[in-house]
Amino acid sequence: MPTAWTVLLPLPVGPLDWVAPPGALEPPVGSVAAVPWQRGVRLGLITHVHEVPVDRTLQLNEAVALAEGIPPLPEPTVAWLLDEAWRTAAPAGTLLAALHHPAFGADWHHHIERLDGQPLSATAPSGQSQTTPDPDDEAPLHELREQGLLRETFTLKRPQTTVLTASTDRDPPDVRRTPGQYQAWQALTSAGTVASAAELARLAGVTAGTVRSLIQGGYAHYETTTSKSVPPQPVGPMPPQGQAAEPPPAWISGGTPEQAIKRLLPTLQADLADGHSVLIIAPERHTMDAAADLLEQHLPTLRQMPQATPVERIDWQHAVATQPCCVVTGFGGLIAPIKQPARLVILDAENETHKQRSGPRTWTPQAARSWADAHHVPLHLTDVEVGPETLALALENPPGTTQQGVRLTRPTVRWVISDLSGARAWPLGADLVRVIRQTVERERQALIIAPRRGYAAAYECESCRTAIACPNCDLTLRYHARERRLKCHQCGHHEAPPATCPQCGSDALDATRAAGVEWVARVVRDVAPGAVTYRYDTDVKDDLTALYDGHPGVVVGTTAALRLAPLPVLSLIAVTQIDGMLHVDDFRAEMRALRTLAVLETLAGDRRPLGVIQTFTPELPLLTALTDRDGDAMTTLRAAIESRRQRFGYPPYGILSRVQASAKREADAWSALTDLAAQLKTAGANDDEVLGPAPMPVARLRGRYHAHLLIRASEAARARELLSMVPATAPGGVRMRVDVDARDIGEVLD
DNA sequence: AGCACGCCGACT
DNA sequence: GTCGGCGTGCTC
Repeated sequence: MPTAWTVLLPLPVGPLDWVAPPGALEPPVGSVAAVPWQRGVRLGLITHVHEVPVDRTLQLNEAVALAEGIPPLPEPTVAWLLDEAWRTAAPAGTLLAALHHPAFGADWHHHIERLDGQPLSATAPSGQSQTTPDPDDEAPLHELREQGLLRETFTLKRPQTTVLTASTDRDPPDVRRTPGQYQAWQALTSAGTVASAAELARLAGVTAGTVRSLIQGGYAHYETTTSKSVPPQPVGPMPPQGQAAEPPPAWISGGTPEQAIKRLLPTLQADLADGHSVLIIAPERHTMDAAADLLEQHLPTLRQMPQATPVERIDWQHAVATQPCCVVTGFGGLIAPIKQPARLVILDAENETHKQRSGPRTWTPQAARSWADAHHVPLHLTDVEVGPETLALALENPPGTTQQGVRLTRPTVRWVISDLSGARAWPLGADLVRVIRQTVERERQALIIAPRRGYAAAYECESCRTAIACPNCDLTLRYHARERRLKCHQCGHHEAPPATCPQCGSDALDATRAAGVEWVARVVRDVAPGAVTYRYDTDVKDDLTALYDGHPGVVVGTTAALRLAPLPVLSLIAVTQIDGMLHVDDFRAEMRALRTLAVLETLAGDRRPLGVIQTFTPELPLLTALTDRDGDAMTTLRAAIESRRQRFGYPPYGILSRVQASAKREADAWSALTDLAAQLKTAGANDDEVLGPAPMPVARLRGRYHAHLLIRASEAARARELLSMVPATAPGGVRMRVDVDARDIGEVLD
């Protein structure tokens, strides 16, 4: 029977079949193949090689060729990819595209040859899209391909370098008549090659014109060479063999990523000594670098350079495919062709960057769980504050492969809760002002977290209280003082602050409430005139070198400042208003706030800073628990969070997925969800499983109305079953979006 | 994702 | 009367 290749393209489609090209060797699953697609050719991943009956081949096209020079993905990795796509109710190609395999981003030489000996219009170029772009050439090519008259190959296009070199078939230039040219020629002959004419002129100490004459005279010429494949070498010493390690912890809570890696180091050393590799995934670049910098001191390590070109990333793949090492990467590392993985480590597991914002919207720790299962290796999760879901993932390891987990101890912060209700000063209350002044007087550092960017959350009329709203979204425009602009933080709309109120015509407009970074920074300068203040948020990132050199100063920022490296003499950390973090209608709000505070604590390194939290609602359980240092209020709080999740079937006790509808007309979005809810219930879903439709926190965004439906399932298969009933679109131009691992209930998808 | 097909509004 | 908007459906 003929052979078929099942190929997955990096497009929102599932795996599809093509007949193997005649005479092709049987490729391993996980190879990259070129297949005809929409009158062109595209590259995809071979997920399956199987026999097909002859009558089936009549319906199928022939695959074009294997793409050469790409290390095939291990079979468990391909199995994981398909399984994970199934779990997220997304076409497998969507997940493949989100993982950014370098083969799909690289340029290829697409060589075409006619089998009947007739001439062909040379080599059809193949650009980034993998579809041959010239439409005049393409129609006949496509027909020839269908007739089986072509032999095609795909080889990687490597960057070419042009060098200047001496022509060996010539005598040297006349030293008497053209001494400059002779001098340049000598320099070139002894150097072998130089990068450019200008380089040679500099090297030989002659003018550019002299070198030009040398080239025109035929004494030197340019040579174009294709750069060779140079896989990077792992950095770091190889551990001695025979290292025995006790079972490592499945989760590590309470420290920085580096501290977690130090805890795992004996295990990793034993893994590599046994000839295995370890995959380590970090959510952000600086975490990746910090982890790799540490690992390199102890073990052979290869890190994925985020700015690497596709060809460099393919060379990197060759390196990780052939030698045992610690592989430090991002999300895309889940399809790195790793040699014999021993375990998978997710750093900073609770970091929100682990949630993919596009494509199948995977949550990396969850995807990592199924990756570890597919590869039969344990999964390790680390974070400064491991939460219930992360913990549950860690505890699913096969018995005996890991210990439960460890909590690292760190210097405790004495949090002071400062009640702002009834306070006269704002946005900084008397308590915070006092400690800021003390910090400045003692020449220490302070970090103050404001709840938002800009100067204020609203710019409003003082007589009729109307705030200027975004024309595209149901949001007030934020006032940015530095730029003197009103900005929408969702759609990017911005405008000049109006002189008069559009509602009542009054000219008394101002930013009077809901302070942001700029406002807080201004007040800090007012109350502590001697302080050197810095701003750190998405809009402005001041140079903090002086602070890292140990000089005093006050940093005012948003949560963007949580990404900073620890500050050397940080003695005050403060949150100007925590209420926004806690009053969010989200069952994860408390754990998220606890983590934010824990990250703040780590910014002081080994120091034990003073912590101040301002609030209008000091009676909130989380705040009272923070100050109850000797009692067990925090334990009680965590137990309450846990039991509430259990009672409502929220993660990790169930799966909470989100279906979002968006449309130009609000009623269309809602009726799509009402129809879906009815359809789900007809199909047997009960009231516990279908929650909603419900309004989104912000109904209108970028001119479209949004609403959502939550689907609560007890297990992955049930979630998948219900989500498979969600259509991609609904009447009225409604776009439907599914988020299986919804992490933020209020988040707007696309 | 791309591409074709198909159905309704403003124009050379 | 056509050009072109985008909503809908398909790709082995």
